Amino acid sequence: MKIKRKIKDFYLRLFKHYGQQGWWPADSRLECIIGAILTQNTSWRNVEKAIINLKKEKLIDIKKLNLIPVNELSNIIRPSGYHNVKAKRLKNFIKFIIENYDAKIENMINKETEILRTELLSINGIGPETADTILLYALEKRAFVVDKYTHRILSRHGLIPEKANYKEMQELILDSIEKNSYIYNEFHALIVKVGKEHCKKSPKCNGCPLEYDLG
DNA sequence: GACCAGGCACATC
DNA sequence: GATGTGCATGGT
Repeated sequence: MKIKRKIKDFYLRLFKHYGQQGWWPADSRLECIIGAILTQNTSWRNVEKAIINLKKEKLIDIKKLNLIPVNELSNIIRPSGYHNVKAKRLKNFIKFIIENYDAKIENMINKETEILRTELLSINGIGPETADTILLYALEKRAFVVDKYTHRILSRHGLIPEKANYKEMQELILDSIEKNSYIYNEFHALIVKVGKEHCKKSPKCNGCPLEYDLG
């Protein structure tokens, strides 16, 4: 099977096996963006604890996040790990949205995706994956999110070189599936789902809904 | 106790 | 431009 056909087949298999994922798990665009930053190199379980803390303090709020001292914020998000750097990163985003979009995330929506992406990448602490996560899941733009699991699945199945970079993987997937934000949304979520079960550092491929046994 | 988790920036060569 | 390192908590 050709590479692109195989990738499309992965999506179909995953969807059939796991069903619709319905991401992102958040009550608002801001909560989604906060989650996107907090989950950098961190298990979602730990992120949830930090978000619960933020909700208790009623801090899912741009103005309040702007006012709270960074060391207090850091303490509240402690369970998410890297809390000192992540508190700064949250503050950096808040400063950006206040200065450029009148403190309203909705004001970003009408702008072109590529321009938004460049703007997001200019914020210290927002890299390619976090930028695409914000575009896709918070702003409902057409952007595909590549992560560690995407790399493992593609490289272990021999669909991309071991040292492929973010953009190479993203373009391969964009060329392989329908250009449709619903599919981008579901495919990434499904990759994380199967990744958590089967694509750890040492793969346990038994029962993996993708077709190959790599053991 | 070791290993790992839905990255990113920065230093150094 | 590639490669290495710090950042940190909590689950298995």
